[in-house]
Amino acid sequence: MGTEGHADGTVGKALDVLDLVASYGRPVRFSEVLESATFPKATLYRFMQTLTHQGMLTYDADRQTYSLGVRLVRLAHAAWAQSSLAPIARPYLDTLAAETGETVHLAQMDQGQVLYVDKRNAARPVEMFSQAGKVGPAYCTGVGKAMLAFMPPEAVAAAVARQSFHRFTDHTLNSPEKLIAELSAIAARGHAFDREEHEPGIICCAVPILSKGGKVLGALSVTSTTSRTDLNALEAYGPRIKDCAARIAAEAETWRFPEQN
Amino acid sequence: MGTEGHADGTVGKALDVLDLVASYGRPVRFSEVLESATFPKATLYRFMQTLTHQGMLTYDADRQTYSLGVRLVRLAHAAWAQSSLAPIARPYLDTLAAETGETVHLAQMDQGQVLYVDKRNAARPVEMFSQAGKVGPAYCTGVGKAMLAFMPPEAVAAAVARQSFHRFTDHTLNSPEKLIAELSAIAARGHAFDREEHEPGIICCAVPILSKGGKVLGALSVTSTTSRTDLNALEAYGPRIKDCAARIAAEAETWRFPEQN
DNA sequence: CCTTTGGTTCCATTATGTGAAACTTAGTCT
DNA sequence: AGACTAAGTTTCACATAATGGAACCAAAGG
Repeated sequence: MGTEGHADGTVGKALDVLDLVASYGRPVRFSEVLESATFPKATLYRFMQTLTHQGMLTYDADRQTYSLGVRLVRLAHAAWAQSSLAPIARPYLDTLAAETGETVHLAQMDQGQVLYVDKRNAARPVEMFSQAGKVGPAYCTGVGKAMLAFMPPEAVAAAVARQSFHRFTDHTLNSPEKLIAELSAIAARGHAFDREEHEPGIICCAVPILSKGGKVLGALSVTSTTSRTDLNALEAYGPRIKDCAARIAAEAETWRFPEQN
Repeated sequence: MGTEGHADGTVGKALDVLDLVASYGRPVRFSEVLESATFPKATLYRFMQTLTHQGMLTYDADRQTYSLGVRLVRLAHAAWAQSSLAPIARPYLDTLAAETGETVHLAQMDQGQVLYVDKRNAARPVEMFSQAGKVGPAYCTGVGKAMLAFMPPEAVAAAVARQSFHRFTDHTLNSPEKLIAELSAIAARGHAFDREEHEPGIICCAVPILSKGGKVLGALSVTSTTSRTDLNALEAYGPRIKDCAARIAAEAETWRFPEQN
């Protein structure tokens, strides 16, 4: 999660600072940020002043720490409601979770990473920001591979270049070559598996959500554990998941003016 | 929701553009944004390019529309997890909701508005971004008044100046004077009521969450309907809510390094 | 009282953002 | 077709706004 290169323009740099603060996962001192930032002191200081003034950061005067501001939460609410598939997909996730009795994920691709946008869990029903908004690696998750398999070559290349290929388990695809090979199999088959590639004992079957024009909008997955079921059983859900994905895509296609509240 | 004046610096302007896009609540055309923006065409265009490139906006080439980008969702996840009271308050909300059987809200103040950060609803358990992240008026909600009553005078003045004082119901406090009067009563009493001031039939009892230094961190409320209960019954929960608020504040005080996941 | 560490302000230099206007589509009407 | 219009994109001389080294200030700590 360290950050990367191409900061274009002043706003780009300012947003990098936001990411930086976010990466700590806790309130941070100015000097801490300074260490991991590439900006000189005065410049960083000014950015953080501005961001604080704008409500993108919060400054705790007592502790002298900065955290991400609440304005982000407000904007994210709007983002979730308007830009993502989530509002459309909601009822489909509900039924899919109910029918399968398994955990269901809705994800989108963000900068080469998988971003979980919504989730249904039969066991523990209530999950909020603590779940939605999470990111995960693309190369070793079902949803990640499902999306990659249907993306245009140059986008795949860009995404692959961003993967760490860290070997989480014995089954992790730990090289671009292995991943690419798997992607074509997925493209042919229409759905992807996670064969305990990210966490031992966790398996899933994932399907991309494709627009009419073939563009990848997101992905849908049903997750379970090896102790409860196996890949064959999950694959049996495949058609059901694909159906959901198709319906969501169809609705997204005609979508224009979401209800206000 | 229109936006206000003082945009400082380039990043401030860029963020205004974000707000602008957010305010539509749906994907927007470039020309639409142009109309309601104060920037000249070329400038706005460049901003939207940059923001899109940065993942703060998403551009749908087919429809030629912009929406808020997923990067916001990721940042908000971090914001929620690190900066707000939410992670700490979670278990307390759970028990409070279970004990009372009513809806429980956790809110913070953001630019003179109430921002709901978390929620528990006995009846309909699953609510995600669609609820958390919502904003509401401060002058006619229990949590809003509870926070205002304990804020320093100049902050109150600034917040009051931002209130619309729209008369939602017959009980709405529709002037600064009435509000100010109510605030001192609340400060003396230690908790605030919503007497159907925002929505008919909806009542609540709210309590501020105060740091050791007396700073307002947020507010906690128990909400119900006139058909099910009344203010006296809600007030009986008062001590219970205050206890929760105190515990949350105490934990927030010592809080430094939240667990990673 | 002197030193160190962390935070804030100055200000000459220059890079960056600015925006009117020109240009390039992509529709629409006759 | 061709002529018109509206929406989106690029250009470029200009001025504003960001830059960052260095000086400054305030608290801790010795």
